[in-house]
Amino acid sequence: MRLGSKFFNDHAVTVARNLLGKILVINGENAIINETEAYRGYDDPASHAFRGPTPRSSIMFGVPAQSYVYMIYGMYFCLNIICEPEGIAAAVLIRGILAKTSNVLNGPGKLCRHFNINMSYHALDLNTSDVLYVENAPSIINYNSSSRVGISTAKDKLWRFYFKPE
DNA sequence: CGCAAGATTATT
DNA sequence: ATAATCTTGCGA
Repeated sequence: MRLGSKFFNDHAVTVARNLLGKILVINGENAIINETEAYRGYDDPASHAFRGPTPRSSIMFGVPAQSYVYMIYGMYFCLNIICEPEGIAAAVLIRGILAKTSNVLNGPGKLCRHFNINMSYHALDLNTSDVLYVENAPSIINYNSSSRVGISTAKDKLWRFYFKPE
């Protein structure tokens, strides 16, 4: 079963946790999501949407279950999924996956390089897109949380979630 | 309009 | 620890 607006119309932190173990499908290739981070709006200084809607961040205020792709450091793309109702800025960054065909892809830049994700994957509707969506799967109970990666503020927020290595 | 900083990664 | 590399968004 495909996960759509109902699944993503929830608190970003909740969605980030729930996404662990779910199946990310890109161009027919399946991968298990094993690392995510939540980003929100005015209460989250590390978020692109912290200072309100801008040309880049406005999609975070849009309807849930859309993809949000952006380029970072001039060389890497990051894949996010919009959460929470329209008007509330929130998204989940897909940081790591277990690709069945290849190996482990830990890190949003590596992930996007593997799937050849570019700006044409931006603002897709996961309810209806054929190239990018998420399939339901059993939720992961054994996870850890920690501070997010690559940010300089809001390090007190433990909004990064990943499989507990055991 | 110019400039510093950035949700990263590979290399030294 | 730092370069690679370019878009974004703030300040002027």
